[in-house]
Amino acid sequence: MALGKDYEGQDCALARALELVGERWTLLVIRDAFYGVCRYSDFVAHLGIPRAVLSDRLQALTSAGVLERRRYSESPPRDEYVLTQMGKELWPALHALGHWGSRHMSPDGPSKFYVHAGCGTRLNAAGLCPECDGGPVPPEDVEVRPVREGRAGTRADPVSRALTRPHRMLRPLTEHA
Amino acid sequence: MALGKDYEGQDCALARALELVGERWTLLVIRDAFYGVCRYSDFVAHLGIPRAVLSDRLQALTSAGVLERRRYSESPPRDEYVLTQMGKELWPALHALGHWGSRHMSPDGPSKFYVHAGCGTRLNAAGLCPECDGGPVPPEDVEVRPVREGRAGTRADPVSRALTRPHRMLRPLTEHA
DNA sequence: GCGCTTGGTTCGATCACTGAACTCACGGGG
DNA sequence: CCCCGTGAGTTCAGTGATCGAACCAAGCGC
Repeated sequence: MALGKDYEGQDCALARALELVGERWTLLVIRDAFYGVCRYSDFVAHLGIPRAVLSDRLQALTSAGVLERRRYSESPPRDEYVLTQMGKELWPALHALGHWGSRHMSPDGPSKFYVHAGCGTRLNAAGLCPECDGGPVPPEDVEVRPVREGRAGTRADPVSRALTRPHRMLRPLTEHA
Repeated sequence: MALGKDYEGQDCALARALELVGERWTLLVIRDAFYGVCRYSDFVAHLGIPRAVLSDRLQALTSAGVLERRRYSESPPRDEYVLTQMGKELWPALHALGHWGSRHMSPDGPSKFYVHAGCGTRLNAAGLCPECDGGPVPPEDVEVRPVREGRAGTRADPVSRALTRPHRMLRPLTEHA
């Protein structure tokens, strides 16, 4: 989103946040990271994002401290991108936006929903578990479930296929070969 | 953000939401609408947004049902833009993103904060009032307060000046002449 | 050596954003 | 009536971001 000048003069925390995560694709990259996507090729295949843009976003998010680049294989040298604590704290914002989108922008209803892994209860609008004391549910304890399990959509990439069954968030979706 | 194709193939509520509110400036326009900005010239002065972009965003948000265009004067013909119910439901997402920005992207701390107008308690991270039964606080019941009351920043437009004192959200900030 | 996979970079074409100027419809003062 | 000011836009040339496809390189497996 940064187009030359970035919202300069806006003395506002929202503007600061948008300078980093408000660019095209950035929030979808972060959402995929919550789903457990951590490899370059999986981002490309699942998002259909241009590779140059993905490189740019991963770099920006890494140097801002939202993602961390971690080497998981020396030979061949392979890195993965995982959310930092700062990145994980974006979960409430992501969930709120997604909830709004499913209420107002999804004519066929959502394709996935979120449950508290501890008790199996669906999260409410605020991202809280209505069963367990109503406290906030950290993303580690959230499970993503497809509305129609096993029914693949039109997409056939590894990430989309893995998401046709329930998956604990932040756990890697694809095994490192 | 819509650049030709809009995240096509992403069977995801978040992608749907971002196709509308993910474009540059859009969320800041909506934030200003929560603050009570409703006139074209006030948006321009407060955001520093190019007029062509503002026209485009107001049109898109209006036809999507997030804003409503309402005539408040017949002669001269003057319209104002106000949030619809659908628009007001973006408040949790906006608050969550702003909260994240103030925690991680604002070295000097936030310049404004939000309190529950009913009891004067500062809202917590989830946008709930910790005093009043912990339930969600609708934006109508939220007051924006500057951290240092009366201290204007570097900006001198009517909206910035009005926001140097506490203001109930969604109430018009400037009087129609 | 040869192909395959992963993780990128490069590049021309296209699209979006910017800033400044211009338009248009009123309303008021002289 | 003429001129100026205001609010709400539109137009337009210049610049920056994004797109998609091609290209590159390192390290296997055979």
